[in-house]
Amino acid sequence: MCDHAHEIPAYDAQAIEEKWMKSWEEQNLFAVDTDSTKPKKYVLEMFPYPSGDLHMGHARNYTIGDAMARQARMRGYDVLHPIGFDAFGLPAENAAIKHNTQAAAWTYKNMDQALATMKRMGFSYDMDRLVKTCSPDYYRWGQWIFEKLWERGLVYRKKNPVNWCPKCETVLANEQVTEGRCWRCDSEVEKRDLEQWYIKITAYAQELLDDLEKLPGWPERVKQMQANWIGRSEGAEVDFTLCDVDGNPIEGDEGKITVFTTRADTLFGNTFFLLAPEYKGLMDLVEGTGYEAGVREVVEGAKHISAVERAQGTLEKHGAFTGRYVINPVSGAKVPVWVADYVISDYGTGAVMAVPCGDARDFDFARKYDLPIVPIILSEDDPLYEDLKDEQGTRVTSVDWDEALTCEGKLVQSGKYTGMTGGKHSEGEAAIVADLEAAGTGKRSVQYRLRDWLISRQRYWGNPIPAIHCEHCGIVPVPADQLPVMLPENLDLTAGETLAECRDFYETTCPVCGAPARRETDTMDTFTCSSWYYLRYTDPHNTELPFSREAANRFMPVDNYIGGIEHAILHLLYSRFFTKALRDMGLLDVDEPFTNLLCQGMVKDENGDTMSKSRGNVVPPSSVIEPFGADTMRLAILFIAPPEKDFDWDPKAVEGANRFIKRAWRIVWQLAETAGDAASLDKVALSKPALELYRERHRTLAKCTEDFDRGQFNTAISAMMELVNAASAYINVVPAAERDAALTALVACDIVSVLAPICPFACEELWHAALGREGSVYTAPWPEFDAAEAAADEVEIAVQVLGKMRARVMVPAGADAAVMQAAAEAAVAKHIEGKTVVKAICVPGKLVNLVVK
RNA sequence: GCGGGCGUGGCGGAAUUGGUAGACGCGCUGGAUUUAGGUUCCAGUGGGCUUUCCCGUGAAGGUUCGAGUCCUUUCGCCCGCACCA
Repeated sequence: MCDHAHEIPAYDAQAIEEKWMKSWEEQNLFAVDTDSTKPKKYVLEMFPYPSGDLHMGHARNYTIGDAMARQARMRGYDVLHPIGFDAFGLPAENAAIKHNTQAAAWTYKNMDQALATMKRMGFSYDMDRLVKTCSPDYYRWGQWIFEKLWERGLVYRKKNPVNWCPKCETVLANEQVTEGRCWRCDSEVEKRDLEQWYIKITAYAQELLDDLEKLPGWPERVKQMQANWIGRSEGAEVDFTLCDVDGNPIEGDEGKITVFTTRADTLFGNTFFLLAPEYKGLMDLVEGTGYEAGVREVVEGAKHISAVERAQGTLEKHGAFTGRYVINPVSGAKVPVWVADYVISDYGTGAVMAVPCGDARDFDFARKYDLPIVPIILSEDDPLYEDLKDEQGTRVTSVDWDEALTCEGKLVQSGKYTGMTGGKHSEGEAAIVADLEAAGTGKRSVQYRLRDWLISRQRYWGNPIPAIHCEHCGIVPVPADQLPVMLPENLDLTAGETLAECRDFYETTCPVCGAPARRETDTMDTFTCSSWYYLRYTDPHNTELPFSREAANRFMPVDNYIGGIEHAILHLLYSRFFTKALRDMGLLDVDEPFTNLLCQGMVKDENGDTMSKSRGNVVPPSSVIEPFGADTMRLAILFIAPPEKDFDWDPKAVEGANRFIKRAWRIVWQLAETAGDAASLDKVALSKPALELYRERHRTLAKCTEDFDRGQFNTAISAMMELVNAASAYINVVPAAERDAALTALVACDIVSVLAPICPFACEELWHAALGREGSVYTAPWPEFDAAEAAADEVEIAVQVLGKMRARVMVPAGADAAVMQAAAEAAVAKHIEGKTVVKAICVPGKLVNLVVK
């Protein structure tokens, strides 16, 4: 038992945390120093939606960011670490109706509650930069940016089949539909043909894809997900010529139907031609013919396929012959035109050349409707190959296969291309595309799966789209000097009132001609608000612009961005697009907003289940803060697992964290008792145990610092524990009177400093009370260390014989290979007895491996 | 189907470039302090005939003086996208 325990003040987390919470706020300690000449570091956590109080996921997210921010401050950076709220959104409307209040009131109340919890957790935010997206100061600039995009042709309106969520009563963007269901409420989405507002994100598809390579600090899987979502395909557009009802080709543009294909090499295998049910002009082809009824049936049937069924991928294919034919521009074949419900209308051209021999879907369709299957790519060991390799054999137009052949091989039955290799980017493909281009019937083309971003929402609690519908002038933007279009905060949602029914809102005059006009009553997708908030933080009070170029350039890009994987596509893709678009408007000079991305894992309950209100298994942060304090909460969260991994909540781990803080607290106080002037440390005069502690201090500090840089808090904390253990061992073996005053001062300061980013309250208290320092520990520098100082005079090396561990032996530090080998051979004498050492591999300071015969 | 990731003690997890597997913590066992519980401190804790011997990183091969780490095959689990021509 330690000899001075009675003198050490108890660790009273609640009192300490209350005290420093107030003090930091009064000092405004975490404000950015705008005059600083220090290098900047921008640490950002994804801002929350204020749906109530913070949960464990938030606590984890912000603790990670806060530890990074506090440590960066101590390492000498000018740190921008702001917070705000993604405050618009549908849950506020639903809650307002449920609680008979207003969306604004509910939102503001929740934000206040969340802010109180953030303060209680000790997060070091620059509160002067607080951003709330529902504030007119903020959304004004969202409208301004919208109009700038509009000016540049990046905003447009289009009537199109769109995703409609019947529960949320609004349309959704493609990114907001998962397996046919609404991302927010999980309802099955419906297709509706509506005129809506779009942002032309596809204009940036290629750059969004290419620049993923500029993001080595992003998780590979997130980049992969974005690349898949953008979905670039290289291929060719090929023009087919439609025949009239009598089978005569229709010359000119009238008769041209273009398809996109990645497999131009398979054009000779094309035995039928498909149009999507939504293909424009489809019904004109069959109107008044005997095929009209059959086609109409497929078109109507397709409307009833839900996106959920589609997502299952097991749908039976339906189709109908249109009675028409097209001429294949390469083979010259006349092939029948069908409508098929597996053709997607908004990818490529909505028309497809079917190649049943090599495409599983076309194969299924051909089997079902008894259409010919012409083999055109065969491997050379295929029984058919000999017959078909030189165009001499009998033409084969049907096969007995059970499924399409997707193997590599050579082209057969392909005219002059026969014998070339087939496949994507193959010899055959290149030759055919070259000939198409020469003939003017085709060209190279690239398609993306990425669709334009549908941003209008038929909802109230959002940023109003700043547009006016005038009978005479069409749709015109609200003049910039009239922004923002203010969102009324007094709608009676309980009575079902919407913006479209709010006369005070929508009645206006046309800014061009002055005639009475109607204001647009759709609001913007909330993801538009979150696509640029990180820029507003750099200049939050600007009344002339969303942010100044100087401020943005000073802090951007965000160095460390921390948030959940659920935004891998949505928010992160939209934000990348906004950054690029704003760059092209000359508003800032970076290409990418977030240099390093950390996707933190989820916090599950003790059984590994997701915490949710409906399950009733939510562990609120208060359940830890109240008994143990915020420092324990923070330490437990960071120590239990690496930040990017999911972890199951474990009350025992919380107790362990609390135990460590108390232990560190006690050790620091004990060290402080004998602490003198750390600067007077004389390494030569240190006793053996003191020297050991001294070395351990350099070793653990090096490890800890490196782990902070890697964002590996769990191992950084392990290193801190080792340092505390080393200090404890020193105290246990050396009586107080004999302890080195400089060393104890140094190590006490070390422990407090390295733990400070993680347990800020306890460390700030120790800094003042135990160490007697003036000023905050966060204005003090990070401890200096030298990994070379950790080296002992002697090191233990491993001795292996033929790769098997046989002994461990001490050798002088820096011993050369000969010395190491001699020591090793002596240590394993009995294992090498009677054998010859033919080779010795010596890894300095680590091991010797003896190869014997 | 396509793409990505992961398999290490009773548990969470270490091992940064191939070089002493299991750091650190939880739990457990024993001891000290204590009236007791709690706290704290000390020691131990991968498995195996308990003895300096063998086996051990999902499984099987391979490369290497040496493999948790690299290669091939395979099994199991997780995530993302999905009728994208």
